[in-house]
Amino acid sequence: MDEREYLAAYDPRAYPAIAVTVDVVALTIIGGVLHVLLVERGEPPFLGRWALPGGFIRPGEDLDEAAARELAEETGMTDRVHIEQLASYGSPGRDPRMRVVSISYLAFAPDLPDPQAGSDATDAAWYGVDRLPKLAFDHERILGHALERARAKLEYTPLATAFVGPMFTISELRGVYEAVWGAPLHAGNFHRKVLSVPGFVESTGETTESGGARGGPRAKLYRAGDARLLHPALLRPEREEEIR
Amino acid sequence: MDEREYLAAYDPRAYPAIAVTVDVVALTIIGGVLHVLLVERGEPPFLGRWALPGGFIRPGEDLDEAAARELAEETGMTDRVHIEQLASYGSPGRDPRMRVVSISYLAFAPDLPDPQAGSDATDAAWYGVDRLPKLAFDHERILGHALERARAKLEYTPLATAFVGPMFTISELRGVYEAVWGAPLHAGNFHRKVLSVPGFVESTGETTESGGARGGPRAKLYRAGDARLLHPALLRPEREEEIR
DNA sequence: CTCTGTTATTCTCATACTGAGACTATCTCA
DNA sequence: TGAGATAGTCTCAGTATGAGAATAACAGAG
Repeated sequence: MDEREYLAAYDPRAYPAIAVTVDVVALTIIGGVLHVLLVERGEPPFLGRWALPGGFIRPGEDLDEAAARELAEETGMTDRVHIEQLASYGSPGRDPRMRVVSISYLAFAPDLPDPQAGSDATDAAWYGVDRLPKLAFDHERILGHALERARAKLEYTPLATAFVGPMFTISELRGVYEAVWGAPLHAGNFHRKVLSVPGFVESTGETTESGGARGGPRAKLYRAGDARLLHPALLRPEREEEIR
Repeated sequence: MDEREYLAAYDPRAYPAIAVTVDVVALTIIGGVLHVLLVERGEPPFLGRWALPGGFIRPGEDLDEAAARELAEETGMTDRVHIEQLASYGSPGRDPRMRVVSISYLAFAPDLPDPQAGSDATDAAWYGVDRLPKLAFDHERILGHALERARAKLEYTPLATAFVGPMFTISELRGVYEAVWGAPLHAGNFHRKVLSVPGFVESTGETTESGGARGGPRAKLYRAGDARLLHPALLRPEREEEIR
């Protein structure tokens, strides 16, 4: 065993090949509902099954670059996309072909360009997170982790502004929180909170052209502020069940 | 390019081999100061330089298992060690030998078994986080991320209890926070807070055998409670600089 | 044994933050 | 023109936090 360790340290190529992939959990909001980008696999394994977009990293390519490339291949989006690393998954057997270590990424997009199927997918679509098909590999687990991370990040970072355009109303911002957290928020308290957190949003002095679709006065327009962290944080409503 | 993608999807072995390693940031508290476990490299590259303990994953071994194994090889610790995945690093060139993707892990240990040098290290030691030597690879960056994660985790999880024994006093717990955060805390307020957060600690009914080394009454002993999250969180003192 | 310095624990008090509810003005749509 | 919805403010009570202080128990020096 020591001999084996010794050899392995010098020449990891003595071990069976390992593939490294990135999988992207791309989130956007459509019609007030959180949606995730999925692709339909065009080849085995899991042919025809929906999966997170992703693929092998290329030589000379950083992990973040690979994730951005994979996302761009399916959506064409490169600008205005926030992307960050999530976690890695490497259980033996998670891919039946060979040992695959996958690094998951979380991406947030403000608008919703119609997705395009990439080279190894037959279709691509946005799915509401409450109406998901069965996913390939361990992608359901990855997606679950990604959603929890996204929900937590909204609490203490201004990430929600990445889901809306460069100018937005407080209500639009509240819509983001409600979509990601899946629960309605108190409009008045949310308004007070957003304006009281230093650097979260800053006023543009402008207002919307007209009132909301279903009535109401014109709303003031804001842009993202310069805060990197929200302090004090904007916490989710009580979630007793997750504490114990 | 499309042809290349196609081939790559079918046979990633067509690409140059990639090695996958785990690197462990093991933290403990010695004399009230946060320490990290480092090993002195016994082989190139970076021969003689200090580095985070780590190594290549083995066939059939899950990532978490690999991290636990690497930690155990250097410390002999297996019980009472909290270990969790942190982030992955895969920049081309971060290891001069070949393409290496490294998955970092964070580990917390309550006591401090004297470290043992593993097979590919000539020495191993606990270093105070304020007195670090120059590290190999991009391990300084990894360590920086790990420390920030550890500091953040203390805020909203009962992780601090992983640094102390099965029974502990509130002051010992405060010592953990002060060591990790690197700042003194208000004893009275800390005490009130710890007892008011549901499920953080629970009373054992016992007290210490004697007072503290420098005087003071016997302290009540507590054990970790059943909370997985601290609510409301125990926040760090203001850190204005990190917000913007 | 007594005195001094430390520490554990509890309190007070002022301030900040939060949830719930209400009120007013403005706008869309029927 | 009226009904319904929304933006933006306010009030009020309850909770949480920071700072400081008070009390009591204990170790160690003399």
